[in-house]
Amino acid sequence: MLQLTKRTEYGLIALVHMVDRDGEFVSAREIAEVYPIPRRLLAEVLKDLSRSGLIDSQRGASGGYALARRAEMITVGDVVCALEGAPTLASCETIHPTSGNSCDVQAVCPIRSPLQRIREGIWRQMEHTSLRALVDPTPTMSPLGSLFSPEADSESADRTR
Amino acid sequence: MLQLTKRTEYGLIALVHMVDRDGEFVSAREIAEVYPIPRRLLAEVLKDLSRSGLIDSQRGASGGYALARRAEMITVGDVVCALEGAPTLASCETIHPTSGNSCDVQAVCPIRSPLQRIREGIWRQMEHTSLRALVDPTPTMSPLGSLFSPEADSESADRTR
DNA sequence: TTCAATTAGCACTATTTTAGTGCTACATGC
DNA sequence: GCATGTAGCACTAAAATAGTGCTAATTGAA
Repeated sequence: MLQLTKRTEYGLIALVHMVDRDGEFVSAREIAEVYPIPRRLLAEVLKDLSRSGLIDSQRGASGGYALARRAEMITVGDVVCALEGAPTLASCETIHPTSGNSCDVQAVCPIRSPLQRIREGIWRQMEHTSLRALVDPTPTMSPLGSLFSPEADSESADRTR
Repeated sequence: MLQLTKRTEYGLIALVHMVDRDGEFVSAREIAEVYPIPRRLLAEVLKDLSRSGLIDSQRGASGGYALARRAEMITVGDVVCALEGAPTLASCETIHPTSGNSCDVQAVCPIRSPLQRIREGIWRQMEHTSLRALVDPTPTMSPLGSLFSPEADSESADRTR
């Protein structure tokens, strides 16, 4: 549905929390107590983030997780990559390393390159949004304003419910 | 997974096909014969596009579908809206008109506004990519180049498979 | 040295979303 | 009349996502 998964949301929330607790190791339990996130699931997410090298982990009592690098150096793109894989906009963009490209429509697919351009833009935005920006949402970043066209918005509202 | 649905892909492909057959009514069967798309499913998608006013339909023999307005006036954003609803990046952005906001984490959610900004950017791109751009992918639009960082790309490749 | 707190790993169930199909009714041109 | 279409509704199947259970290994501290 062109939406981040809960896992990614939980991951971002946890990371932002870690930014606040600068340097200290915080446990999954602590985070799950502050935010309404299932503890076990959060643990799973943090494990993945740790495996991806975004955070360091420490076992045992008073263990937990902490950012592996500065908040400026971790982007939303990194987190999405770690938790859901590199974003592909359409299936014809998915590359299967072993068997070539998977696009059924490949030979005749007329929509590839412009869609790739959109995806690249999405990706660029996520790469340019750091944890720091999530913590300090300065309006200087990019004053976009609302971009939903009234027509499209009301139209889609019916289908979303 | 931050990806367009098949329905949307099929819809875009069909619409691009209609652009080529400028003005004429083309049947779902014809499109499903050119591209490897299940005919019945495509029919369902075209029906939705018709209901959203993006295309006109004509019943009966030699009936079919045609663009309701010029290719420049239909955007990828329109199509996504019609087929999957307005894109929300995280669940805390989903607005429930009757019961207020649905975000479980609402009161404490620390990642809302920057994520909204990303979504707005995504949205803007989709609104700025018209069917015409899909048909004639002019490189003048935005020469972005590859934005995947090598690290993130290889990292995520494992999880994707 | 025991114990409580914590991450690591694996496997599993449940839920939701997406993909795709079946059937019937209605419309239209030949 | 009939072949070729769309319209509508309901349904099944598959895949992705969300969430849980259990056990092992690690660590700090009582």
